[in-house]
Amino acid sequence: MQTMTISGVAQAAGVNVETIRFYQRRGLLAEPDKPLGGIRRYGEAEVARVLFVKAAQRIGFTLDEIAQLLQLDDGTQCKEARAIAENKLADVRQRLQDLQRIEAVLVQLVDRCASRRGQVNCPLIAALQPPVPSRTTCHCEHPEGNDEGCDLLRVSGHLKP
Amino acid sequence: MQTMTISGVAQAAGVNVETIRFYQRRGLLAEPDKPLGGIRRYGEAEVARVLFVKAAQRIGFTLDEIAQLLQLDDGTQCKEARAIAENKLADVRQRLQDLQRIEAVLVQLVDRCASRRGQVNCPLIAALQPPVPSRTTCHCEHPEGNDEGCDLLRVSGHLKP
DNA sequence: CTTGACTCCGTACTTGGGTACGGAGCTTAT
DNA sequence: ATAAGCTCCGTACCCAAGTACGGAGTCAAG
Repeated sequence: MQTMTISGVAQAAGVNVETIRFYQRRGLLAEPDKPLGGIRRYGEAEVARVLFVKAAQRIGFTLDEIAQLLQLDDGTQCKEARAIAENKLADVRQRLQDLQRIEAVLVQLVDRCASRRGQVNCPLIAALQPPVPSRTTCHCEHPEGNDEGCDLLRVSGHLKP
Repeated sequence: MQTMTISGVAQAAGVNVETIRFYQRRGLLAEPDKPLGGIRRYGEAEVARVLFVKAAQRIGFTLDEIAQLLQLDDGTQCKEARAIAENKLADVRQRLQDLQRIEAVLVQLVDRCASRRGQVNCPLIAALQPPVPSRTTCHCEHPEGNDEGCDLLRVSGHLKP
């Protein structure tokens, strides 16, 4: 079961050997105990764990947060686990919302950019204007007259402290 | 129109003065030219721009990427702009997918964690097992018999080079 | 016309997330 | 039994994104 060496894990997970060791220091990955004075062996579980870390990272979790997530596994009580998970969930949903708004704006941008003619500016320009005091600044002209666009700037202000 | 000093902008945008100056150095924010030997003045546009940067950052864009986004505004040709936007859009959609998967898993986790009885493990444990060779490892037992869960690890492997 | 608060600007430090390096110890192939 | 090519471990270095610092200039109030 525990057949790989550290470089096997690294390769399988697409990361540097040093990264594995770094994660071990950070407590994200256990060091399998080594046959006294010998060389540690690893299994698929380690690979999966590294992949998990990288995936979570790409989404914007920090290593500390990921460590928390991973502790849901490592012996934390279920109640506690649930609390952490609920926090993360709120977090994730916040990010989702923001991302969706960005997505919408980008879609508009691409669309409009493709089909516009004789218009003053790219929609993003408008999106970058000041938060519209009496709408003098938004140059987005929606063909269908709808007016909910230009909200790239309206992503939630919830900055982490 | 350009009424604030730098600290006004900082305060309005909820960041440090130094951050403003840092952004100026990085080209994310123009320095308004100063009345020879005097003090620069700023308007709402700058505040908006900073807020935009912070928002984009929270979502996982780097400052370099944000600079690109902002160049959609600053005189880049529309074609080019569109290309950038399309890239970002793909990017954003990737992130969205991953996030949605995470969300689903967390929801399950919270749900299950609340309602389970006599079960072996928290669902996350299962999610952390090796990529399921002949499903010996997934202990998620879905009451309704559906079996799509446990995919926290299946977030797309697309690691940025 | 000086004092206090602020700006400007350069340089240095910090933190997070790694990478690289180097000496010593295994292991395996020859 | 020795050389190649690992591992192990510590320490040092790197980059991104700030934050802090300090001297000099500016400006408004008293």
